[in-house]
Parts: sequence; structure tokens; C-alpha cells
Amino acid sequence: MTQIDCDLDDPGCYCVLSDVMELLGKKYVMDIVCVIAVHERVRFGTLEDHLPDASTSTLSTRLDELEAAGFVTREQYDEIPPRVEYELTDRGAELGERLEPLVEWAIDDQQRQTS
Amino acid sequence: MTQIDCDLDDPGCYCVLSDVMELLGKKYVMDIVCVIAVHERVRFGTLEDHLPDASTSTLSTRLDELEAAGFVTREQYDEIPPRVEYELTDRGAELGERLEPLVEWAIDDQQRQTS
DNA sequence: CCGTATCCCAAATGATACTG
DNA sequence: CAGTATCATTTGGGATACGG
Repeated sequence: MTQIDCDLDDPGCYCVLSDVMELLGKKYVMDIVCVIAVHERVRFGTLEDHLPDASTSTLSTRLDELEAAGFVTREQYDEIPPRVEYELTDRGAELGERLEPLVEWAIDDQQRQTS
Repeated sequence: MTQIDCDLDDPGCYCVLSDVMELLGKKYVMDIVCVIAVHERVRFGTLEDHLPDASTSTLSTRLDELEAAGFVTREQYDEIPPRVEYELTDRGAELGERLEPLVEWAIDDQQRQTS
């Protein structure tokens, strides 16, 4: 992807696609970032609890992608039973700041539609 | 979907999925909303120009979904040649307001990573 | 010009079982 | 507990051509 030849304010711009936007467009990604943002540090199982529609494998894939993109860190503790904690990087936190207003609005909006 | 049993600020919340988030997670949806937001009124062909990676059919599908969800209106002028213009509804504009900071950040972030 | 209809393919996701 | 591996399946999405 990586096709940014434009300024959003310029109606003549070409397009607004970017790698980050492409990642965000994948299922659960925005949700995952928000859950981590709220918890600060969170374990794999906790994420699963919060995202019951995501399968184990999908969640794992998403976390890998987020880590590879530099939005999330993974810390492993060699204990028995094993423990892993995910946390946002600084860039991830910046992203989260822009995401939370969106997600909160989406939730409010949906409740307005439903009620 | 529609599984909202939680408050984002409550670490004990269940999950944050919503129909809106599910729609936003589809390819090009966020981009389309932003392009319409910037142009205010925009024709189908113009959208295609701004999103060259999206096929005609996908773009059409997305616009239908956005219209069905109440974020976009479609106005058709019976002229020759035909003209159609898309515009954000009030809800769509609210969404756009939360989307643009995110998209602009994503673009800036990407340029920081690249340079 | 603005799509829809069709067909087809690749990628994405889910379910499950199994391992360190 | 925290995944990975595997397999099946769906869905998304692209290309194209045609209709209003």
C-alpha cells in the first residue's frame, strides 16, 4: 500500500491510503488497541475475554501484526503457568488517543440508534 | 454483532464491538468517509479517482453499506449523462470529525517512519 | 456517467487440537 | 496459560462487461 500523494484538505488529492490505515481496517485491530489502552498492561486471556468473537488464532495474528508495526510490546515472564503481558508503545498510545474518541462515539451512537 | 456490555473506562468491561466499528473495519470505509468529508459533495467517479485501489464493485458496495447505516446520502440527478452525488449525513459528519484526526495522524506517522 | 451483475480467486477468519 | 499448527470455510474483493 503506502500511497500517500495528497493533503487531506486538498480536494485534488489523489488518495489517503496508508499502511497504518490498512492495518486499522483489519478486524478487531481498533478494538484490541483500545482494550490495551484502557488496561495499560493486559494478558492474552484477558484480551480474549474482552473480544469473545475473535478466535484464538486471529487474536494472536493481530497481536503479531501490531507488534511488528511497532504499536504494541509483548513481555513474557517465564513462570509456571506462563504469563504474557501486552502494552502499547508510545506510538501505540498516540494511536489509542485518536482511537478512543472514535470508539466511544461509535458506542454512544449505537445506543442512540437502538433506543 | 452489537455486543456492548461495557464502559471503556471499566477494565472489567466485556467487549467493545459494535456495528459501526465492524463497518469501519471494512476496507476503504474510513477512507471513503474522509474523502466525502473533505469534498462535502462528491460524485462516484471522483471517489474512484481518489481510491484507485478499490474496484468499482467494492466501492459501490461500501457506499450502499454506508447509506444503509445512515452515514451517507445519495442524490441522483436525472440528466444525460447521469450524475450522482454523495454527501455525509449529520451522523456521518460526526463520524468524520472523529476520523480525520486519526487519518491525519496515520499519514504523519507513516511519513515519520519512512523518513 | 453510474453503477449492477457475474464470476472467480485469494485472503481472512474460525474451530479445534495440541505443545512448551 | 499462551499460544502455534492445521484445516475447512467463508467472505471479501477484483476484473469485467453490460444496462439504464
